[in-house]
Amino acid sequence: MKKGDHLFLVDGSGFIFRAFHALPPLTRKSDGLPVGAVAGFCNMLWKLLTDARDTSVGVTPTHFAVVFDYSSKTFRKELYDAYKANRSAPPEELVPQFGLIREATRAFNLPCIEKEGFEADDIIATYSRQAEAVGADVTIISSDKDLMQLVTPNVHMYDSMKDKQIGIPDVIEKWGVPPEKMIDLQALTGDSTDNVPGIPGIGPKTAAQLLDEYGNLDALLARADEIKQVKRRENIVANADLARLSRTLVTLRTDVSLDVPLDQLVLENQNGPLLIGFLKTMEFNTLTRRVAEACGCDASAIEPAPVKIEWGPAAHGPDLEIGELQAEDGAATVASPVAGPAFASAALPSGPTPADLVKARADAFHGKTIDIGDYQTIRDLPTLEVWIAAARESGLVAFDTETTSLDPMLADLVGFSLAIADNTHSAGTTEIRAAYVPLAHKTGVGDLLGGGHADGQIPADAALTALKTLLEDPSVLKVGQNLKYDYLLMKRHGIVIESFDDTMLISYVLEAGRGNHGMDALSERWLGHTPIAYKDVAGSGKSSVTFDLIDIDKATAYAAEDADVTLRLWMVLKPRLAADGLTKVYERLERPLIPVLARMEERGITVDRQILSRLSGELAQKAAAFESEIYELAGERFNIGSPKQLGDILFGKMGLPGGSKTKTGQWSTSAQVLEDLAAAGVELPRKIVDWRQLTKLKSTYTDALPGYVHPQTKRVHTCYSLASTTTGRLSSSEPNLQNIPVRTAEGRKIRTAFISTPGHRLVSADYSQIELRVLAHVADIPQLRQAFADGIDIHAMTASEMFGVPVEGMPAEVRRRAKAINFGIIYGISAFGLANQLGIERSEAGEYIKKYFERFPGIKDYMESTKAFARENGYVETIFGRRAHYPEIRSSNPQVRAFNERAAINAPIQGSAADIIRRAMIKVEPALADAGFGERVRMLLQVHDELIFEVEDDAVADAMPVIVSVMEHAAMPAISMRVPLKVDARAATNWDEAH
DNA sequence: CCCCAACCGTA
DNA sequence: GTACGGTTGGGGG
Repeated sequence: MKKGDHLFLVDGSGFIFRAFHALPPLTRKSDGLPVGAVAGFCNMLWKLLTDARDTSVGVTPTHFAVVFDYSSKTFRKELYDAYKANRSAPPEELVPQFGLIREATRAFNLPCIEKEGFEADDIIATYSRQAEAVGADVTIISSDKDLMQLVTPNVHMYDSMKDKQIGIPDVIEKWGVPPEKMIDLQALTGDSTDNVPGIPGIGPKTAAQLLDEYGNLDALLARADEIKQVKRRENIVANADLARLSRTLVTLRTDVSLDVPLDQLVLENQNGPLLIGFLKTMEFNTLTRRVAEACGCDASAIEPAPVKIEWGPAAHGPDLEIGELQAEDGAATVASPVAGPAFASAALPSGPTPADLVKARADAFHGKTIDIGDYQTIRDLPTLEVWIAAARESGLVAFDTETTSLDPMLADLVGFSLAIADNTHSAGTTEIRAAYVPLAHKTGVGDLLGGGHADGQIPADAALTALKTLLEDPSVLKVGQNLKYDYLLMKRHGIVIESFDDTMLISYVLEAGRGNHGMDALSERWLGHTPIAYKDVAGSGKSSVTFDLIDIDKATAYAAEDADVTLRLWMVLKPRLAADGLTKVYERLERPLIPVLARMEERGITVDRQILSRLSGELAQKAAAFESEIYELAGERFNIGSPKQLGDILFGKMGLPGGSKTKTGQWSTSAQVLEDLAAAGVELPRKIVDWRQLTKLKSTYTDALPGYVHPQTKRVHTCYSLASTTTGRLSSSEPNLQNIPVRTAEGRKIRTAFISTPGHRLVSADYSQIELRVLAHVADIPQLRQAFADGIDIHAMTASEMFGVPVEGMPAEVRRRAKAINFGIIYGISAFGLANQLGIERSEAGEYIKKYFERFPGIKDYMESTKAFARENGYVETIFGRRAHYPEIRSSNPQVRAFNERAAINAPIQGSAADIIRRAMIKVEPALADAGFGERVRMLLQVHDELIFEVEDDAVADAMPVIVSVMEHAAMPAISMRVPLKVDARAATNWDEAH
């Protein structure tokens, strides 16, 4: 072990105790063996191992050990016979679990440590001090106050149940003394649970105050006669020896002779088959499934490991030395009460690799016929309950809703479908059955009395009550396709889906940039199957009907097939995450965002229709004025909004010099072309540009937005798409609230219509220059890093470096050019593009770029290495490992290739920034809840580098620092950025002023 | 009725 | 030079 390493020490006995008491008792299904504590222990360990690598603890362990008490016979008992004498014997049902928990530890491939005569705490203390001595960091997984004496700047404790780290300040806050005085404090207070006597009448508060005053226990005892309070003085004088004895008892030994040296505690990789074998034996189906998914194993191909259970009073069993477990020859036999060959031996069972599972699943599902005639229609509650029970037993179910609208805020539930895998064959063959549950179908439309409730449907409230038990059961994985839709819809019915996967998001993580991730496309790609087209059941265009008017038999085929296909896609796609090393991206950047975005969409934002209506009127008047002037100048009336007609007027009739052609050969009438003509002194083009701006604002915003106000909530609910960009950004639609005008004064007026509810403010918090900061980080550019560290004007710095102009008194034009170059770099610069942007010659732009690369050679290196990586792999990666694919990067067409190269250069920058704000969004709600804000602060919108919240007036001042802090540290602890992130936040009653 | 091109709003 | 979505006009089926 060396400096920089990180040792995790789990207080195994503490874990057992907490697992046993925190959870309802659980017995093994097949033989009634109590395994509740084993289950709790395994779940806690699994959570710790997966979380520890990222957010919860904030550090990645290099070394790891689970430490147990050996028995109750310790040196302390020798010292003081009454030590822990009042401890009652462990509960009967816990006894057989002690051995199992040690087996569990080994199944997790973790060192399992104990030592005769010592408590776990002494071993932990010894390892801690040894690790500290070589400069390593230590995290002790426990919240036991007995261990707090070990806390130093390098040694932390971590309460995994409360997800809370305990450092020196936390000890002081809790006990009133720093960690090094904890021993004296415990000596004074004693400990009733361990029967440590202490001094009667002295509790933690008094003890802390005394230690503060006298410094330490010895000084206190020596000067006890100075204590003013009579009773207290007498107690202390009379019991000084007891206090000294107590001190010995609570002082942890740091000199335990360790059987397993520190260096052997290296954290090994998870051995999937080993762990799964054990978990299957324990019949922990949910955890088995999770582990199998995480490590890409096919659980059905792994046999339960033989584990001998010993009933009876033996709490510990024969001596077990960890050294034997780690014997290199793998031949060590361990006579543990529960040892089975698969666990006692260092020869680990071999199982299918993630790649094997990927292939097996692809073979099993691609091209397999899907019989849509086999689907069942569930028309009564008992049948539904049977299906739900089967789904819960299986632990895996695909779920899909059918509704009357694509907008989840307006949709009415019409029915839902379920698909279950009957995975009975250990060979891995899987039978899938699916069913549709109609709830609100109506009788035929042709019917004169049409529109009535159709017969043979379960009452919706009864069906939803049954469904709720399934969807909210965390031990059943719900699989959906575009699950955010169903999540939001079910949330509107009071059901909060717990434990879920989304095949659309899995596909997006695997192959962003390679086609879309809709179900039909995925089905074609992975299953070789064309699902029934929606328009084939609902019709299209004017003759289309809503789903409630579709015949139930036809609806069953369509809806059940969707669930069926979704489950098949999950089978095929999910193992690919592990095989491609993308599980973390999916689990940390994608899946958690589903509930976050669903809540944001459900909340919506208030838009003042009066303001918009007034603006519409103003825009109409101004546009009309321009129209008459335009007709006057053109000499005729025409459709100004038609680029074709406008081109004919300008370049045909008026004979103006055409600037450029579009790719279809038409004259371009772009704003750029019109501006150029205006600059040359022609009057008409300027008016066209102004007219276009006004009509754009009117048609896209002031006229359209009121139509999105929800009839019930009176708010506007945008829809965020998680899977529609190549880079990892979100997109927003219906309405798009990510392109509300801001650049012109006229446009900004539209933002004043986005308002907070009375008694609240809108708080806008936006990242400053996040993409340039990401660039400075990934390309590691010293000048950029320095400039950001110093908080100086980044564009002025660039200009100064390039042109040798001092920042003081720099002409605006010089800075403007540098700014354009900085943006150009992010976009994968070309001389052509930069020349266009700045209105300069290509050759001059080329000179700028050359100069820039001379000053910042690291940027050139970054661009070249990114292009090379993309050419080699067909994708690029963000700093968090998200992939963006560019399948055309090797195109023989130079234009196509160059375009893909620029996009590939841009993607890690734009995508890393997108990942950072995603992390902020996932973290900010829990952080605000922890800070006690609850629903007083509600996140409403995301605009790529900006988050908008609605905050109760009284909470604004206190909530803003929390928001800013979460955003600025959002990359941590996964990535420690080489540049600081900066967030600006403002509060106002409308979006314009808050921004 | 559907789709595409052109244009333009945002980061 | 990157990434999106919405509106309009206009052509083709």
